[in-house]
Amino acid sequence: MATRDPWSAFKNEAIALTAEALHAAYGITDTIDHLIEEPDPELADFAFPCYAFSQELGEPPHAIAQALEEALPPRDAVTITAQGPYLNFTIKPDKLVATTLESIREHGSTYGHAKPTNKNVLVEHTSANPTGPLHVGRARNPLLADTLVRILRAAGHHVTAEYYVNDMGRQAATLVYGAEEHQDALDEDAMKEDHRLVTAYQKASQALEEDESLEPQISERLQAFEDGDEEMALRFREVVTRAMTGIRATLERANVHHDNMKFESELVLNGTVDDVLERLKKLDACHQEDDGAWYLDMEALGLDTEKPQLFIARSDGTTLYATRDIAYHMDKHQRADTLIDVLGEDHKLHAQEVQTSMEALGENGDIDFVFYNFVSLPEGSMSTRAGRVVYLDDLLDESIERARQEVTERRGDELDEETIDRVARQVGLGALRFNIVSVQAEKPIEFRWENALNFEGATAPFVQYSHARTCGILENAGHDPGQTPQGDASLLTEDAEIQLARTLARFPALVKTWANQQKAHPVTSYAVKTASAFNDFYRDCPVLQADDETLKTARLSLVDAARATLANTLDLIGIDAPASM
RNA sequence: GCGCCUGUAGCCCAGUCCGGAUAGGGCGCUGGCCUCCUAAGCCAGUGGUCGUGGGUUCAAAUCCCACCAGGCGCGCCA
Repeated sequence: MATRDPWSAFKNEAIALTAEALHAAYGITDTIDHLIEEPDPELADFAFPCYAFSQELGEPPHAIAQALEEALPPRDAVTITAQGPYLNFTIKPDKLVATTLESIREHGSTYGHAKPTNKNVLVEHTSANPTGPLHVGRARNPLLADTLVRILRAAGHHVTAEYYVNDMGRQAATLVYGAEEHQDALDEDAMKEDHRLVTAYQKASQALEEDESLEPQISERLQAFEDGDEEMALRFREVVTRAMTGIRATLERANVHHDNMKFESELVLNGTVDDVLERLKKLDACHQEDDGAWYLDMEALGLDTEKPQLFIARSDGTTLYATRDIAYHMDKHQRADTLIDVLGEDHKLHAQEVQTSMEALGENGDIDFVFYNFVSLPEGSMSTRAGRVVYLDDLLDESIERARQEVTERRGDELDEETIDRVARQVGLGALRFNIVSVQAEKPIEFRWENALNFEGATAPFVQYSHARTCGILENAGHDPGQTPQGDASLLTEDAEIQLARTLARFPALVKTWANQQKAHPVTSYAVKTASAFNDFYRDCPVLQADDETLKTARLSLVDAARATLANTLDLIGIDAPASM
């Protein structure tokens, strides 16, 4: 049984050797795991900087490094050398290549995936109000989160991706009011329900803003719904479901999947929210206004805030987002070990309030948040009302269209219509997803078509193209992917071959790191590095025209390993790995 | 005003959590590479006061403080 994680196996060896040397040379038994670095591959694979013990031992770091080197007898798997103040470990190329190829050969499409952990993770993401189509400002949420979900699954966790459907707040009521009373404003030309409804929603919002006497249209609907009026519940459900059908279709196009749709109203109608509300009211920090509205004193609960009053019930008795969200998170805690919420940074305060309130109730307030900044347009932040908005549907259309032009230009005379269509979809969506996830969540993104739909340089098409090259070589050699004969790894001694194997070897360890950090963006950097390493190999090492058959077979093994790793990496980003493009 | 986030070459972005060996890519620009496994590729060159100023440290893009600039939040909205 080959290791699933070649890199960690070698790293553990470097850690053990360093500990052994410290003990042998100085009698030090400290844990030094966290001190082991992974420097520039030109220098070494692992390094132990000796500054840390310099003062304690009264010796200069380079002398310590020297002493540590001398304390260790030569090893089979790694070369150990003192270089200045560092004790460096370099995996012997033959071991590195052989171990890595064996691991990938054995695990194939699950290379990079860890053993199941039995940990249940619930990732709530997107959860956009069903008042209209997803726009690009918010599209960062599903794209980022779907990659995070894929990474967490690869790390062995059992993950549920959930969409929390706001079907009963003020905005939902406004949507229902719009759909029922402003039917003339429905966009009858629109192809999808979310696009049809949004115009009526906008009209309704505008009408409510201009005419205060319309307010009962909203409050009566909300009250009836919360009071358990079944006819009203059906009216809400019908409209919200229509909008959600459109939103879900968009997400599916973007290759984003939710395992569960949780309707907010469910927890209200089955009494859960009421129970929570009653418990909150019993808190010492809970007070009632003269008109009947209830609020929590957040300062009294220990939150240092400029907004001490967190309202949990309106004067008419209906509940608020915060109240329902507290109930929802309690519900989620019963269903999973770890909760992750992917939210826009505008929800930061709300998140704190929910956690503080849950803890005030003596409930588990552990929630991991991934906050992302917004995608804005050069002319400002997106606003549906101001018409300053790019819908995700339009962005998807445009990206596929531009990709189609690109494929046609490059290979129009070689490929048939069907293939061009396939590649356009793979490349268009790939470029888009890759571009959005490649940036750290907390950084703002200014949306520009030319960046989002770039097909050259550090982009998805670059990675996809490298993958297609691997497939092309295998096909020309007459092998199906994953079916190359085992080659003699010891023949792979060129720099480009070793560097490629080294890059492939890191993948499983990196997946674990990304999952632990709950970060999605580093996977794109890795994808580019891996593709580059393959391209260097492609440039320097002919495969089909290799000097002899045994070398050719060995190289084919490496090509197949690169193929599998590139495909698995792209899969984490939710991008297709085309066999040709 | 208070709180949180961001500030790395003309442009976009890694690296920052856990301080260490010359700050990495990409785009752009200049020049070169298709009788050779897909040129969405490759090679060479160009370009950086890591927002500013202090501090901690043997060592700071990374930690601390102040300031500047941009974003977000401070609803009986979600």
